Amino acid sequence: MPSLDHASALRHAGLRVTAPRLATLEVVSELPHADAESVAQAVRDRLGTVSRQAVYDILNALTDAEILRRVSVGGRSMRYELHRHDNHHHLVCTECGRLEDVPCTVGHAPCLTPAEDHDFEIEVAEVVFRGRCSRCRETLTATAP
Amino acid sequence: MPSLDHASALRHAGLRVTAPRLATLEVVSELPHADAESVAQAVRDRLGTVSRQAVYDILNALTDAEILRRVSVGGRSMRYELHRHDNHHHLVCTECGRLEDVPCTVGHAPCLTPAEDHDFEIEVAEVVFRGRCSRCRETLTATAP
DNA sequence: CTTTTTGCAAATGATTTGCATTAAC
DNA sequence: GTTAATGCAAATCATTTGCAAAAAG
Repeated sequence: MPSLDHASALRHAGLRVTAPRLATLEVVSELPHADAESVAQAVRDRLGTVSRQAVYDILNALTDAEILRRVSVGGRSMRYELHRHDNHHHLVCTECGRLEDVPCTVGHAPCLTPAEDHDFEIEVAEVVFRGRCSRCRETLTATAP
Repeated sequence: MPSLDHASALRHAGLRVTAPRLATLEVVSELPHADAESVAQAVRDRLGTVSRQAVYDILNALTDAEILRRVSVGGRSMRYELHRHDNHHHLVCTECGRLEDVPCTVGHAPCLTPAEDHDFEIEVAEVVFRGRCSRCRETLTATAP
């Protein structure tokens, strides 16, 4: 019963427990890296009518509460995933847009200490690796030899 | 005379040398990390009327030619900088949006070798450090002690 | 002169805003 | 009963598209 965990996460953050929020959390758990519109669709599949704006509001509220994490992979739309505090990064396929998680770079978060910090108080480091996934490499070599 | 260098960069890439393109290159040199609309404004300041679409087209063409680099720092709009082949990264202020360059993380590009590559053929690693710049830290402690 | 660039206008897609209604607490 | 969440409609912002006119080579 994942909804119980989700409900308590919401309550713990001082947020009200509503069906659209629980559904959003379930959807994001099951489809990590979905964009807002995909989340909205999947939420509607479960609950019937849920407005796009409600979903945006939910995603924002949950992101602010650090229940979700917004990840910007370069495309126009933001993607969402559960906020685990594991400082993982992302691998993005430059052809098909496939997005996968990678554990933090070299074990002990070296990405958190840049050579120069320009007097910034650094909170997080986000790393995006771009390349071509195996599937796209195969398709390309198969169709254009 | 920076326009001479820009002109040859364009020619070298097989692109025609036009006033809007030269102006765009000058603008991006002087205002690194500007977004498309800021570039368009600055180009218009130099040349008079230049359409927004022309600027988008120029930015795309120059990015494809690897004369410019598009950097996605998480906001809605893309930023542009001259494409130097130095694999540097970015520091973004979470409050004011200030954006600065940082030389590649720990010297020898460790960011190019993730712990797991999920069978991706990795081409680049982009690192975005988020935090608060000194200016914002000062303002905050001064106004909200 | 041929092809690439630019201007113009309008479309698209993601996200936000404002306000009335509804549901959680 | 209050206050926070949602629905609805319309706005905004970044970016793209399609086609005709202008300019570069």
